[in-house]
Amino acid sequence: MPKELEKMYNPRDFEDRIYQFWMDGGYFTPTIDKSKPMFSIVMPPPNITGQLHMGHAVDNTLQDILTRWKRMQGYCTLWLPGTDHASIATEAKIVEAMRKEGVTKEQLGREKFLERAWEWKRQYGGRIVEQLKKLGSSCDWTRERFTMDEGCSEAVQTVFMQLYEKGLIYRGNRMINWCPHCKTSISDAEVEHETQDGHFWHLLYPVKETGEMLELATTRPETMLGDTAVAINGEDPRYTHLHGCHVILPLLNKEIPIVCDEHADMEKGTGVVKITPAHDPNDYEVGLRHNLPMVRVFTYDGRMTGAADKAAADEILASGRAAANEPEVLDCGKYAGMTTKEARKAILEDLEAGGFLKEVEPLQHEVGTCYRCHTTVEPMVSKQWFVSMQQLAAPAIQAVRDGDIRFVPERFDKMYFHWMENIRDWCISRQLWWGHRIPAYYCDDCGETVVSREAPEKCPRCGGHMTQDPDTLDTWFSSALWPFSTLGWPEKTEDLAYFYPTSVLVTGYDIITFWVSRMIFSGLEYMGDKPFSDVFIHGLVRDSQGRKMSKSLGNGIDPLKVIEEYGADALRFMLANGTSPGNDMRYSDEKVKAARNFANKLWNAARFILMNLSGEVTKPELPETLLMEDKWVLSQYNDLVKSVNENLTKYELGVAAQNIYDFLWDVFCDWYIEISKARLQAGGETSVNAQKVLVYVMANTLKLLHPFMPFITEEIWQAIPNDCETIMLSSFPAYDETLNFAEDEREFERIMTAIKAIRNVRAEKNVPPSRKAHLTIDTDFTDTFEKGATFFQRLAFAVDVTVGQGLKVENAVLAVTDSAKIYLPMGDLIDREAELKRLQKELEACEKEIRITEGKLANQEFVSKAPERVVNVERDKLARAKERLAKIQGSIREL
RNA sequence: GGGGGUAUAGCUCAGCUGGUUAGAGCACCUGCCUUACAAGCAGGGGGUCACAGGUUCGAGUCCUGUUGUCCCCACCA
Repeated sequence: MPKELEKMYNPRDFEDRIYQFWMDGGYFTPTIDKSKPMFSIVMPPPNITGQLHMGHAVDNTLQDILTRWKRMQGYCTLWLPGTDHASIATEAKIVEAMRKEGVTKEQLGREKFLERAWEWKRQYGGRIVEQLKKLGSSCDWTRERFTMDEGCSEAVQTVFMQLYEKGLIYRGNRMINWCPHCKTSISDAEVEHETQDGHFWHLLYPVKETGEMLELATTRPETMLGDTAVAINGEDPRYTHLHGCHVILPLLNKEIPIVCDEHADMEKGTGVVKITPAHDPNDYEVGLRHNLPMVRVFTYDGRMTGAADKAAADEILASGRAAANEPEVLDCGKYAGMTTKEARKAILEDLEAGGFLKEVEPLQHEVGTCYRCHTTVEPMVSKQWFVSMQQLAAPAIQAVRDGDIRFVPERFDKMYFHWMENIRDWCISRQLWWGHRIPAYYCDDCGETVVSREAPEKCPRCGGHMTQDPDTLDTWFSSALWPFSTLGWPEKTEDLAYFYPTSVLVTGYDIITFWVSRMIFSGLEYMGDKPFSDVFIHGLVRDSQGRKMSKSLGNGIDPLKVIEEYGADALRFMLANGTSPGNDMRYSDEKVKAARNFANKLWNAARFILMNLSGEVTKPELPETLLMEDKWVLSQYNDLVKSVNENLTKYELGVAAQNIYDFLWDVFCDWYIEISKARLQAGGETSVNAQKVLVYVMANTLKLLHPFMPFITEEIWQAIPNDCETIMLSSFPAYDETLNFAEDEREFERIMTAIKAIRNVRAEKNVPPSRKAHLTIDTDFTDTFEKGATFFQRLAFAVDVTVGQGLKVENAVLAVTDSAKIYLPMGDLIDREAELKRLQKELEACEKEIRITEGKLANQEFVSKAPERVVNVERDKLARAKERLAKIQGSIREL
């Protein structure tokens, strides 16, 4: 490590080197120590298909801040990283790549396809991991996991079998969401609703018994071939004469019943609804209630069913192996093979020709789409595996209600409760190959189901051959186990015993339903304990115009490019500073630049200190004698420590970052460093003492900043006198009562106020800094001002300073504070009229303040009801204002 | 249809449990290359804290309503 800092702050010079230094030191890997408090985080695993985007950058920055902070506080700290196999996304990528080569999945076969997928994982799966390192993430890479590695797969199998044995996993025909593009079922959580322009087609179905035409409306006329009933509300007076009647389904000339069902809303439209049990979730329920046949008319790749589809289904139905609710399949005849879109057109034309189409009405409606490919999902009755949710949800709701698990910010528990309380059974089977294969086997002969880790040799019932279910599990099924599968479950490992439950989960609000809720019920069910105590939710990073960053818009900002240009520290600081939990933020180059400038400021402050060290300071340590300004800066620093710790505890990372920024820039650099210059130049003991304070405050503030900006703080730490091989393992500052110097702070602030007043007057008169003045300070605080006299030379452009009580200088510009009157004799600049005007203005401002304050204090209710502290502040303010008023009045008289 | 966020300076946002004259960065204006930093220093202008009520000694902050905006959830044919 270099002992000297380069002239320019250039993060590219050292960020990679420092990361390597940490890796070589093994600092990210905790040693389990039961005597220490524990802190653990499992990283939300990024998809192996992913490239680092801003979402990962915030998520991991926040986790790293918490991790580094706790580690420095002496916790045994684990941040466990890993990646997710992302079945749909990955499979889609590979299928797409194969399409370009002209190969389909089916042609390649399952085994070869999986080989290819694993090869793909080997090649690209590590990419995002490397990118996370660029960000400075202090994860324990020795514990890195993958959702499809051996251990995680073992956990998945175990859970599946346990739930099956408990009867909480079942297989059956249910209404599910089908994505015709991804060609798989998806869960309710994976459906996104989009508003689309559509139409309302008013159809006429003739009633068999009365010959009248019954009007009903639909947004999906192509489903009419699958209609098996028409529903009216039993209470509807318009249709009482139709109870028990039938309609003739147009085009098919098929007789279907009119049923009475609450689903038909009298208030809406004509109060008549067509019922397609196989292709609409509502109609499915109606179908069950009225025992209606289910007729499927769509294939799984989004076309109308034909003769072959019907034959295949009939065979299953005839075999006696069909499960309950097995739908029939219609041969759609002339429509067979058409896409649903083509079929809609053809069917509407035929309906119109037959006089069955009454009118067409434009309509905006919500359409469910696949969250991966945004294809409109097709509700279908299909045989799938489900997790029965009712029983699992109850304790998961309770844990949050009891405060055992806490959302930060709290408001997100509403979202969680709403989801959990209205949860439906979770469809977990996917018609994909890349993922955990379902450990279920079916007998080819008798249809017997066996769930087992090992493939059974033959059917336990009839001895027939058994075939494994071709489907895989929902990606989120394995993600749900992440907090404990990564720690070794189902084995009873030391890691699991020590690090579970984890301390906090850091994630965006967009996956609370997908992931957070499922980890909670999974943890409670399999571990018997919550997976984490706190859920720290952050917002999304939007572009500078507030739009969501997306591939299709092309407005995504590549964090790696930002790191390359400004450094990881700048990016991290930008992401943490000035943000509040759960709220979205906008990315802007200006903000990164501001953060980079801050880093540069710090860099230069460090360089300044280094170039002024005379060799006596070997570690951060305070001198025995502290001057007023030393106590002032230490007091301010101590307040900072308190605030940073408090805010980190509350997950107010943005406030903590802002506080450090303000202290370093405004307090340390702008005042303390400036003031120390005289002492440093003077040399001797006072210089060494100043060096000690500079090093002490710098070293400790670096520690406070380290979780936010790990690289620059380490680089500087290595260069200045320090007491630990890495800042990462140094101890995080804690509030120190002995550094509380309230009286000295007040004293020094008198000087600051005076300096500001002088600068003000000079700026107003446009006096260049090169023009120095002899200052005369009339004050009752002669001690204070004598101690601080030298400060005025550098900070207030004084040649020399005379301090005394009742001093007076003719022909001078005046700067007035509540504790001093300062004369700046600069003959030619004195314009009596202008001076008078300026002082008059100050007088008025001062009088106004006195009026307001006196008004407050005259209010009996205020004095009696407000806390004493608040009243005292007002009294103090009034006293100071009066002092200042007197001085201004005196000055005006002198003129 | 249900629920939630948010509204503060020209722009982007802080302002935690109510308590000085509402802050920061950027932008703008003025003056400075003051030997750490022009990625800097000093100073300045700019806000009826969306609107209307209410609670309180005191409201940007709490309550109610209105409006704008963003999001989540939902089976409306």
